[in-house]
Amino acid sequence: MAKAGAPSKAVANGTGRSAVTRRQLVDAAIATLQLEGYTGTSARSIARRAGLNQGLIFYHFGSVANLLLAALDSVSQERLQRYEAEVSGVTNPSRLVDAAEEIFRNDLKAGYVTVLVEMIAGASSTPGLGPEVSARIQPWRGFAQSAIEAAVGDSPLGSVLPAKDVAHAVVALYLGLELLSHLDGDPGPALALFARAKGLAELLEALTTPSTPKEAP
Amino acid sequence: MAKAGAPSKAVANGTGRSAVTRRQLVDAAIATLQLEGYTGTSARSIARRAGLNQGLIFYHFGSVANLLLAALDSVSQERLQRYEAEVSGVTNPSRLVDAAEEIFRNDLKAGYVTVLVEMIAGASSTPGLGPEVSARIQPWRGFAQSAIEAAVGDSPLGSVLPAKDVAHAVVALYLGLELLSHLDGDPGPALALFARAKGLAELLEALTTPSTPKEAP
DNA sequence: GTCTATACTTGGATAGAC
DNA sequence: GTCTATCCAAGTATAGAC
Repeated sequence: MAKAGAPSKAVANGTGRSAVTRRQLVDAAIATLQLEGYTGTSARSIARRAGLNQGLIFYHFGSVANLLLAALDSVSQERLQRYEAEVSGVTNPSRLVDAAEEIFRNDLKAGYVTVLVEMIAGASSTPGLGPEVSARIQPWRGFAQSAIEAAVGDSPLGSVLPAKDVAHAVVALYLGLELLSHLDGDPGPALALFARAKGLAELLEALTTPSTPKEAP
Repeated sequence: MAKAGAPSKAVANGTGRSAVTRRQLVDAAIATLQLEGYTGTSARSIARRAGLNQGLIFYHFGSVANLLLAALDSVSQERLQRYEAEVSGVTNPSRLVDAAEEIFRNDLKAGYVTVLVEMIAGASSTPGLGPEVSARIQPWRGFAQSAIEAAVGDSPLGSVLPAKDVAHAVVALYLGLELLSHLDGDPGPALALFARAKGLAELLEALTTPSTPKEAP
């Protein structure tokens, strides 16, 4: 039925020529978003970085916006997968704060969140992009909510501060801290905050499990 | 010494022709940033909205980036002045949360923070813009810190959570919530958060002033 | 001093070559 | 199916008109 050589429909991976070109364009798009911001990310700047003709973007992705969404998907999937493994098994607040700090440091160094932040900001300019980006943030809200529920358990805190609301705040705070750290070129204030959160989490643990005081040395 | 008709050096206000044109361009720049985002904000799009020739931007401001910084200054000064009046005299946490929510609602409706967020995001693309934007956020950190110190006083909470660190978090959270509210076109989750914060603040007040329990009805 | 017409550069998208 | 050469719109900036 299919002609010999007809490309598989597989979008993510593959070894065919098309797949290789697509991968190169996606990688170049990620790097360009990180280094030049949304406004500096054009078909030409991406193609230049990839060493390819800019027309290929329109052949393989239809538009620059579509390529950027593919880039966001690529980064998002990779991160979500890794981080879910990292926080699985975390069942107390202070270790969750540790994990969160580790994630923040890693994201900042690798520039992962920059891609997301630039896309969010760019959504104001590119018609139709908003809902697409919004949908790609949804999994992160769910991830944060699950992690918080697992770490806090069913303590009374959950009733005054529902995990769902806190998860929204955490995602927002995370984006804001990244925004400011990147702008100032100084992650110091953000990292100081994680230290404070750690202290607070330990205090919380001491309060919620008063029947298990510190072991004697 | 000066020729008759030599324009005053006053940048902010004035009734001369130059001042009027500048004002129109600043206002159009604000509106364009809000409605079309950083990428959609070009000399042409601003001038079109103002009904002026785009060359005027370069005559009066030297570059598009300079006009955008003037727009940011205009919005920032107006907001800071108004909000400082609003929180002056607030000396307890729950009323500070009320004020913060009012500010958030107002900002969201008027699109004030959008201007700032777009400029932050755009700073990645435009060389030299980062430090300028960063400097214009500084007053807001100070504003938040003062408000928190005034509301929390010298309670023991201040030692585990210093006002300076909290202020940084508040600014970041504020930007993040604005980012998400705007993206989703739904301020619901953010507003729900203010309600939770209010509950928490009231709880805090009850704990820190246990000698003054609720009056009997 | 103020503004407009024009020059030149970069961007998105496609018709047509391989 | 894959890619390149080319088209036209939109961007910044300025030389010159008023």
